[in-house]
Amino acid sequence: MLINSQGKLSHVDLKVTFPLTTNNMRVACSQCNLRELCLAVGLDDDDLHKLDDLVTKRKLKRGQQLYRAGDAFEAIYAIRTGFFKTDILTEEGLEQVTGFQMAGEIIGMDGISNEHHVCNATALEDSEVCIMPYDQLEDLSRSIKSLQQQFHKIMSREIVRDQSLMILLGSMRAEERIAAFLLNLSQRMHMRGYSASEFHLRMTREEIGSYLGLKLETVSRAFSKFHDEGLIGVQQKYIRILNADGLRALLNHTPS
Amino acid sequence: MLINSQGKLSHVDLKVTFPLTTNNMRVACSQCNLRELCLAVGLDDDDLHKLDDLVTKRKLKRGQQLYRAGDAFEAIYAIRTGFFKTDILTEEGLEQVTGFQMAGEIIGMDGISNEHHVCNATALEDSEVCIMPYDQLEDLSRSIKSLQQQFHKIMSREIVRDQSLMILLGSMRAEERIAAFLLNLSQRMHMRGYSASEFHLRMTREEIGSYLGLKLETVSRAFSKFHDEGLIGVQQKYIRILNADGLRALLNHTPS
DNA sequence: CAAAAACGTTGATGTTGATCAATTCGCAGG
DNA sequence: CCTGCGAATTGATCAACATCAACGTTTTTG
Repeated sequence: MLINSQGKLSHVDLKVTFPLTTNNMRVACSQCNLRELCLAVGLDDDDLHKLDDLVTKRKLKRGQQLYRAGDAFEAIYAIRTGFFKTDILTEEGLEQVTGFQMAGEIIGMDGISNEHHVCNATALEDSEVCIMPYDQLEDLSRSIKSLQQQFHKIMSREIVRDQSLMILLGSMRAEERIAAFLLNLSQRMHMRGYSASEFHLRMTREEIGSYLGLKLETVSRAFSKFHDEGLIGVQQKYIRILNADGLRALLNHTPS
Repeated sequence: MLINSQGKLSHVDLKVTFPLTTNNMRVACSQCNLRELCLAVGLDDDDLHKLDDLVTKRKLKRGQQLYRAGDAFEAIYAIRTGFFKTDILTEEGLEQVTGFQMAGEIIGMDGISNEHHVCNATALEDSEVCIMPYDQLEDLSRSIKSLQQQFHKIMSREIVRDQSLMILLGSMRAEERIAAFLLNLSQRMHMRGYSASEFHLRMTREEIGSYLGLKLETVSRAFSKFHDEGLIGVQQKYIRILNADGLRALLNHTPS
């Protein structure tokens, strides 16, 4: 029951140790310390247990896809551990990354409108997700007002997030985009109890570039420049933020 | 009751005549011939009347704002007639247009996540909207499953729309963006029973540029070029699509 | 462990679209 | 009707980023 039909539950050591009580295969929203980020915000114990009943989970190894563009839409997913990217294949066959998602974030809502997913979701490290079958979630959210409200907020947050990215893509220059990207990652790491000032990038320069509308060389050059200016430390995928205010200053500074 | 407190209901002749039974101030979803685009999709008569009960309407003259960034979020809006833009003021004080909306489209959902709007919505011509108070809509959608489903689909559609724009901004070149923009407008006009091949732009070159991440001069040059190539006719804001396939060819052609 | 593949950095050059600037067009108000 | 102002067009120049290319480093795989 707990194992999704697509899930090959190979037992892997998760590379990222996450402060989560992983009591062996069984996951309850009521026990999850991500619940303040997730759909469970504001539910009382009774309602939490109803939510528990419809959630199962699935592990993915690095590189595995959670869903693909064109797949029938069946569920939305809450990331428990790990790191994902979502991307779309454009007409011309180029992939464009539309987002990077981490623990506590919900993905898959793009599929609601057509009953099919429009993007791919790929694990960038060994990961684990909660599967929330959509029709059951809809039913439950008709009977639990605070679940309904939280679900709507999460969808709206996705709309607002996408709009921020539109602004970034439409009006920022390369270095501003990259500074914004690093600060955003830093802040999201911090919210999850990790260091805001040092972390490992899970994605390649090319994926960052695709996300930010830049070429990988431009990303690499910006990293090197920030490094030379003492704003960040860069060793491959290991990043240290040395001067967050300096990065922020790049954003406000309107040189055009 | 029908008149929103902010609405100064000056009686204006709507410039756009729309095939709608405007029986004087009172609007029923059950009578509206936009209902197939709107929230009312799939509701039976009984449910339609419940929706009618919570909807009021408001007229706006060209240039008036429906809501502003920072306003408390109270309702979402269905456009009955007219044309809107939504935009955000960036940190540096530049406006960036995030969308153009026409009859049958729903706006304001950005406000759900924080209980405040994050963008401005401005009428680009004399317009009329249906006001749907959000808390009442939430309540009603808990009791009407098909209303709930339709609402979720509309939010999801907004997410998908934003992602298409991200792809446009992240991976297309100037002329591709403008071709895509014209084809998109054309198709939406067509869906609403207008000509797909000729229409008036309601926005300036600068607003188009802002939306597409380009400068107004670039927009103007692309229009002129398309004109010279016989793809479109341009006389100020009056546009004719002369060779839609030619425009589409610009999109698939991957010169990079 | 060795070889290959993927990833990343850096330099030289080219193209796209931004910027600066001049002019025209169209419309609203005195 | 003229005036003034916002909008649009067009040209000349420039800067930012892409492209092409070479090389170094890390990771994967047989």
